[in-house]
Amino acid sequence: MPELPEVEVVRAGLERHVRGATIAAVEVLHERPVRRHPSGPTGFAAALTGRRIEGARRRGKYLWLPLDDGDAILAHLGMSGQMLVQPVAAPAERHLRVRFALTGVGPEVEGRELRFVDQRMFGGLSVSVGGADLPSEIAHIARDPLDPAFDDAAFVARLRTRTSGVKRLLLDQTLISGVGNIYADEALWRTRLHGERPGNRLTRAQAVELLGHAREVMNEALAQGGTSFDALYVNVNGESGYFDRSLHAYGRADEPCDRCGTPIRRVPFMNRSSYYCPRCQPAPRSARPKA
DNA sequence: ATCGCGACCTGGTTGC
DNA sequence: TGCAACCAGGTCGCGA
Repeated sequence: MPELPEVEVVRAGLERHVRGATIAAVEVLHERPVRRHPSGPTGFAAALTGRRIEGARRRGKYLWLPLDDGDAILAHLGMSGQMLVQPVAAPAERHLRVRFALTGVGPEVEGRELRFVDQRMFGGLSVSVGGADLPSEIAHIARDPLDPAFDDAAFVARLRTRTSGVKRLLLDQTLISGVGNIYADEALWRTRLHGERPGNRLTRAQAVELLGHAREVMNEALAQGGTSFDALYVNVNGESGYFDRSLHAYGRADEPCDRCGTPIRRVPFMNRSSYYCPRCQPAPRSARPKA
């Protein structure tokens, strides 16, 4: 599943391969991915045909392509979305949803098209009116920790006013964007914090350390993922290569903790799972079953 | 303002 | 063997 580092790799690939290209035609093969676009597939295609793509930007896991008229294509990859730059003649992918015919000069564009492929269709595309600089649809989303303008002190202060468990807060896009289930668990493991510890029970030092670890984990993943996808075939295939090697908690139920050897525990969390070391990351009193 | 939960999706895997 | 249940999980919208 694409997390922030993978989305950044996709953004960089799009910047390189479709910047400057003009959209000659749009074909929507499944209407669900454009469900957020008010005028549907027809309006989506009409709004984009003839527009030139000026670049590729990102906030958290959202991507957008600024256009020459001040609008933007806003995209989210969801859990299984891919943006592919493919030869026009390449056979359609099994889950091809939207196809953008491109025209332009240079080998990056010639004979190629942009494809949105998404198996589970949690992802989506829409046209953001006037959204070239920052789509209004995502203006409420906080900056992500890899953004140079991310305000560390403000994040720490807000985190420490909240009563929710700190894992839930890490996933709150209005506080910090780009952190998903995997990196939340990894950042908590590194900080030796249990995800159910309330935000307002963290010391300032703990909150600062947690943010630092979240940033660190994502930077490490970006460093590894960035080398393996440097191809014309802009790809995120669900496997960043980082997952298998460097995870200490996520997906490691019953395996020994890399620090203390205690089996990693898996518990249900918001219709998914949390993984943590019960010894390094003891549950707060409030989360322990009453005797 | 904040909190917490269910719905949305598909396909691979697990369990009976 | 067949089929149902489960699992992955980011975001949105809802009621409290």
